[in-house]
Amino acid sequence: MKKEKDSLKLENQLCFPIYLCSKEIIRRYTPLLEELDLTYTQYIVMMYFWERETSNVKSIGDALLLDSSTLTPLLKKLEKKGYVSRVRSSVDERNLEIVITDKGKKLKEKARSIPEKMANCIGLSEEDAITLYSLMYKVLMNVEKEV
Amino acid sequence: MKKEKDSLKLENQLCFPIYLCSKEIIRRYTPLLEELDLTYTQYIVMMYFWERETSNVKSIGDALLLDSSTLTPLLKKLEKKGYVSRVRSSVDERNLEIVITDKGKKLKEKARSIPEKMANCIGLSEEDAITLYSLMYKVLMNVEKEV
DNA sequence: TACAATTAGTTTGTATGCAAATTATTTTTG
DNA sequence: CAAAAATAATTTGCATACAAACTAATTGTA
Repeated sequence: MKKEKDSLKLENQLCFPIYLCSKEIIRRYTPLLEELDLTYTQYIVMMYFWERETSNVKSIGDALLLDSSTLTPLLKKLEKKGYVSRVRSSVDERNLEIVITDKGKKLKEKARSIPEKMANCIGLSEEDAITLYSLMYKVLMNVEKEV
Repeated sequence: MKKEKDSLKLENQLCFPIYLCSKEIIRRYTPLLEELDLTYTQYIVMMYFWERETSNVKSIGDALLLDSSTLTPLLKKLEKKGYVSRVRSSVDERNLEIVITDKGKKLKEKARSIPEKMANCIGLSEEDAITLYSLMYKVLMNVEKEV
């Protein structure tokens, strides 16, 4: 009478529901972000710039764990929308200086209502949310280790 | 002296670390899955088929929360690798019968070591893992609600 | 039973995502 | 100081993801 559980069963996976949550949450973000003419990834880049005026591709990638090859076209799109400007740095020509525009800064006001709406959508108690937050960063810390 | 925290700050986001975890975990899966000639999404589709012989595009999509337009090309790739077969159902010609092949079944043995390796990578205690698992499904339940 | 509505898959278009190769610039070093 | 190494960004190639439009088959119904 073996009761050994199958570690390859979908319902025994931990990563699978994390993957699902990420996807489904982003799916719920999408209609809210449409009003700002942003995708989810563009949104977190803008959040990054709502906290600092200027940056470059490398720094953004380090902060958001995005590859430069993802960021290059994304930043071009944000530039086309008028939310950031992209200028080659004169100090070090390898760097691209990305600067948030006034239009980009103003966008923050339009985003004000989003966090609460998403919190409702996710529907966790304050306590659960704190636990989850802490576990996520614990996992991140471990996963990023020993690469 | 306001101390109101900015709900649009990146560090106050709950979805952002979930998004990061999902991405980074999949990144750590990638080299392990390379030996099976699978991507992460292909891997969960194969896990699905390690639990049942036959299915169709719609059912897979419902179980894995994947759009049929994602699955169509993915299943063609799995067919090309010889892991599944795709045959139009004779009972209802709208359905595509996807059946796992012997080669696909055998693949499970090669996958045996993956869950433990990933568990080490994620590095949570048994207790934390259970908590996280439960929170993920709680979120999923809520996010899928009232769509 | 015609025909409208529904259902299952596919195709198309847009946007990530990342690895690997490439280009340009700067820094390090023999 | 010239060649090598390192760094930053871009380009290319491949694989998701999903919405919307489309095709084909089946079901519901007036």
